[in-house]
Amino acid sequence: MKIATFNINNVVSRLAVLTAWLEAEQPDVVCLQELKADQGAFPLAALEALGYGAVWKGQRTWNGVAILARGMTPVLTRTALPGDPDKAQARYIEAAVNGVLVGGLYLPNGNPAPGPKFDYKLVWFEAFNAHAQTLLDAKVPVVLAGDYNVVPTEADLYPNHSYGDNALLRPESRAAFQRLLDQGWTDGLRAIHPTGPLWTFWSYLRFRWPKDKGLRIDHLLVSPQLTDALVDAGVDRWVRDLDGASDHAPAWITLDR
DNA sequence: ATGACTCCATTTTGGAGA
Repeated sequence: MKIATFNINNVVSRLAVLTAWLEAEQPDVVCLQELKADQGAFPLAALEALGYGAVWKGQRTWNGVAILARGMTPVLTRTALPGDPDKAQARYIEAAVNGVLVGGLYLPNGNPAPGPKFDYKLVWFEAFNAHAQTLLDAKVPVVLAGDYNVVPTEADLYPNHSYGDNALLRPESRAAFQRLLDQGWTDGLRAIHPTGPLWTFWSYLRFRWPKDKGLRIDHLLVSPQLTDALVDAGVDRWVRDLDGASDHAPAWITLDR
């Protein structure tokens, strides 16, 4: 069972990129972020033609999250994060697929920091961590996949960077992510690849992709019920090279179940 | 370097992303 997360950065204008990737890699479950599309503008028919069912929470212009499943429609359990301070922002969706509960998230970017956007990021993070703990307490198989907008360690971005105290690197952001891991979640990509670059994002600016100067901010966390089933993980870097690419590439894990 | 890319809406500038 291959589960992926992909910040598509507009699901309508980048439908050809999404289609090319789905056809080539055939992931079983996909969490999408930054749909940037109204609820009614989601390209369900095109995805169904590829064999995917979907549930989604749309929002015009910004945010928006979806969960796709190959050969079935995910069983929707939530379209909002409990305790989200701003209900208008579509940043969390949750659904069951083949006995695995999948949470798809688009954590607030938080820039500029400090400021109200950074405050919102930290409040959202705490609400998310609280919900993650309730999921752990349920002792069911869970994957939390999405754009966390956190670079966990200095090994998770290119050397000699100039990100300074960017909200993605701030100690408060990293500490919140570490508290999440400390609940008992396993970082799927790092568990399979303990060292080395695992970039999932390359800015459009300054030739970051041709220079391979990236960041790792898209993560898949697995609950203890699934750690033994985790057999592979990776980043589909080729998708970042397509014409009209998102600035993110899909990240994925494979579970033996 | 409030630079550069990319897209969109409150459109012909500016906001957001990270």
